[in-house]
Amino acid sequence: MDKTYQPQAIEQKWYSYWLDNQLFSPELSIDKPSYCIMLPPPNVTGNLHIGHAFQDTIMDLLTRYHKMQGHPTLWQCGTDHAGIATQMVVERQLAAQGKSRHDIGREAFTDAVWDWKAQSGGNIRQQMQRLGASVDWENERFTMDEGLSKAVIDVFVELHEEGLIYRGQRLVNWDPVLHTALSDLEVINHDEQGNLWHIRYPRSDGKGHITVATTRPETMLGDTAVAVHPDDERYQDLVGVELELPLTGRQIPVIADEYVDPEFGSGCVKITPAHDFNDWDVGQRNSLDVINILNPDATLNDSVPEKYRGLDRIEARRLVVADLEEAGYLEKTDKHQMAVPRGDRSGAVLEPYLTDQWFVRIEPLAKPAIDAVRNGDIRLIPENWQTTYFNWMENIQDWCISRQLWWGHRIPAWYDNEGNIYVARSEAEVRSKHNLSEDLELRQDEDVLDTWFSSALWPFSTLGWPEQTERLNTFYPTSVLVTGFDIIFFWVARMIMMGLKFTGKVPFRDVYVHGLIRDAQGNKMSKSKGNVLDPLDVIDGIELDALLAKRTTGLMQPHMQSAIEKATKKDFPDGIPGFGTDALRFTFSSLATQGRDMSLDMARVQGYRNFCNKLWNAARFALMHLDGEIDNKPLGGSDSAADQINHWVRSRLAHTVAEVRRHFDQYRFDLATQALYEFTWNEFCDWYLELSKANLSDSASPAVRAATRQTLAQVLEQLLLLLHPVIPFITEEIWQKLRQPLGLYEHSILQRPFPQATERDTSAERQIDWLKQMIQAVRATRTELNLAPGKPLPLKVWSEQRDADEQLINDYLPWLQKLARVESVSWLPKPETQEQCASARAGHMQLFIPLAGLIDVSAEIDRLTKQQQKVLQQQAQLTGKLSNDKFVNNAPAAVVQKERDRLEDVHAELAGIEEQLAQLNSMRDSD
RNA sequence: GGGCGAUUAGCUCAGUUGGUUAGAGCGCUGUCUUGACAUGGCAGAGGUCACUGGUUCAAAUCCAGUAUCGCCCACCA
Repeated sequence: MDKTYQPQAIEQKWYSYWLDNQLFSPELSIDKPSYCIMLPPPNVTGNLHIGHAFQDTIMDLLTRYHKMQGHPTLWQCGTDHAGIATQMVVERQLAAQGKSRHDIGREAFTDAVWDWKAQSGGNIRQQMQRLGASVDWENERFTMDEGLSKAVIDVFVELHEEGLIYRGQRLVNWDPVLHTALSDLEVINHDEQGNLWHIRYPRSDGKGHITVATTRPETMLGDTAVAVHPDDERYQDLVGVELELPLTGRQIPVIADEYVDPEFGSGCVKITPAHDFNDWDVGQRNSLDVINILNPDATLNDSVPEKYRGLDRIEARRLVVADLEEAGYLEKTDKHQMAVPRGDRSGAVLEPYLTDQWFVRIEPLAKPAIDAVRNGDIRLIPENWQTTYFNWMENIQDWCISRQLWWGHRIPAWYDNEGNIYVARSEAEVRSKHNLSEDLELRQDEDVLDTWFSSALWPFSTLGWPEQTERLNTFYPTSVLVTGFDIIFFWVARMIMMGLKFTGKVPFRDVYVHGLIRDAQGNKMSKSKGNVLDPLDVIDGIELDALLAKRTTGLMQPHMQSAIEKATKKDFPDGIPGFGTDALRFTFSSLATQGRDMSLDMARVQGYRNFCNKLWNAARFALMHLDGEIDNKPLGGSDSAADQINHWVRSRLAHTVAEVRRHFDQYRFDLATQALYEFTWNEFCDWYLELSKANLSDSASPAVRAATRQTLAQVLEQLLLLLHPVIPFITEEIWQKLRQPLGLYEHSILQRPFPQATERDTSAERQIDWLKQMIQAVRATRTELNLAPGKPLPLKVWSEQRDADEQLINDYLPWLQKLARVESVSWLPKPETQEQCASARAGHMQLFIPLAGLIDVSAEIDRLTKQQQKVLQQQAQLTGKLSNDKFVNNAPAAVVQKERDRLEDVHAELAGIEEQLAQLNSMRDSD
């Protein structure tokens, strides 16, 4: 083995090894509860970003953990056709050739998208493989696959038959750039600075005017009323009066409607039913005319006076305002901050727009979905997401599912020339179902379905539904969904609704909701900020120049370039070294706390790379001593000190196993990795390997050597198994080298059973704790007094529990000599102060280190005085507590006893310090 | 306007139903190249747990309020 851990040298080969041995294919035949995770399907043409890498790490960890427990385990992967996003990418490519999708037509365009998918669709797959993702590639799915498309059509038709899908003319959020409707969720509201224009509408009877205010004055061209509150005394006699709508010559009525807030503005509201959601409702209630003034690209149409026709609404706005002002209708203009709705993909300002669309009647589906979470069939982790979930589900609006795009599942609806609508699985089915003659002309709906419609079926459509396949029966309902909070409504809620509706079961038991990965300073990563980190760059490393180029090419705001370069040079003056997949995965796992965003700091990744190196070298040490086969028979227990050391490490391992399992089961990956880190480094490496060196040497007895080699090999293997879900590559690499000494028959660590917690050995733990305390006390004193680390020290000891301590000292003397450089131990009959000694406390013992000629009396006095202050403080605290009757009477007996014991120790320690100080002081005075 | 979350060491974060002296990593200080590992060992320093009040024998932890920051939802034209 190399002296240092080199991730590049080991990672790639094991992934192909796992694939070659089909270790990721689920074994359906095992008769045990199944475990299944659905990969949230990434955009087929996309790339893996750091958020995916995090998510994939968590899913892979869970998958390996459960696979090692012998359950039939499936991590189902696949990609999403991502309607709008993908269509935009291909349209941009066409635009670069000076063409639009309309130039080449629908069929050629979708062909072009399929081509693009074929070209780029493997990106994600390759990147996931670099991460070590143990997904079942043989059953990869795509939302536009034949099977999944069939599921989509079936669901659409069934929902339509039940009246849960309907077509209707409604106001929708219209994207004038993409020329499509969007669902409410795809609207991003941003506060932007705008104006509030106050406009006078004259009364037709010439008796003055009333004033309305608007942030979108061009919509006045579509006004069909002005509303006041029915109880507003100021306007009682105004209701029913006709107004003259400026610039148009139209007459519109004043109506009364509860919607108006009399407190706001003038208390009069212009009503434009075709271009405002609230006004639409008012219009419906009052049977108002609906005048649509916009074309699909948000230019004004022929319903407006000629001079405004064909203008974009923003230009029209300027002209309308100018005209109003010129004609004296504009009362005033105020600055006004308002929420502007924009499309989440195009960024275009959206317009409420009247169109025919398909909707899902959502309330009947939402009810069971709410119940499933309320009654615990589905757990949200962390739990507080429930509030958000309920809040949204209880106020849910019908879902607009039609999109005026070309890329997606085409809506299975056909129209005849009479305007009749037929819904069925195919045109043929339409004809037979409705007895339509062959020569009746039918044309299919041009629209496609919202991408999220097919995503909602993902948990069962990927498993073969509507067929009752073995995979479906084995793995549905799935076990856990790992997802970001940003798609709880887009995706999670809809999967629950659809899953319950079509399978009668929840789609998953647990939903693990994680936060966002941010940069080291806690900023959101984004291309425009130039702080994006590519997971592969963290794994493989990247030169500064390459990183700079990556971050500054194709910027939407080129002026940011120099700032981005500066920040990048500051954060990564030498680029990124390349820490390997395992280090990155360990980092992700350690960051996975409950439900908050995480900052990814390279220093942390480096720290875990160092951890891997530590493990690597521990293994190197172990393997040096593990030539040949290990005796795997259980060895008879022995109380010898050498054996206690072995018992101790097994006991600590048992504790770690229990912790890791508990934390994995509770999705506390941060705590699990912490427990692993601590055991590996602070117990196994720092203590066990050091303590066992003597037992492995030639001078140790054959029995001790055998027991120690066995323990070393077995504990290391168990540790590797525990670590494997987090850091699969290095653990496989090392494990393969342990196969022979341990005589294991499995081909891969992934086939080994995940460790089970065994019983602790409290007696061994107590003894080794004692030993550690003793060694640490000597070492600390040595450092504080500036004594050479290698200088052997004779030790004088007094103890309150001499019998026990003397026994232990005798037993562990060889280790005290080696690890604390204790030369010899002699016992003091009384706790008397020793001349020319430094003293220290360990357990019940008072240690004296003779320093003839070496002692710096003042330094030792300073040290002891400092120590004394600390202990005095503790004493005061404890005494106060224990003299408080309320504490003694009310606190549990165990707590009180604990405090009493501590006080006793403190007293003893204090006495020792005081005597020693007195001695030292007299020495100094006599100097 | 409603909801959620955060505030703990220089930095990034743990702290489970209240109960030893509030922990970790990184960084920092001192020291050591000892045959697993300098991507390391050993030993340290460093905290008014945002603030105010309350409950309790006991509060980082529970309750109320305040402040700052962040996110989500709904928005009055």
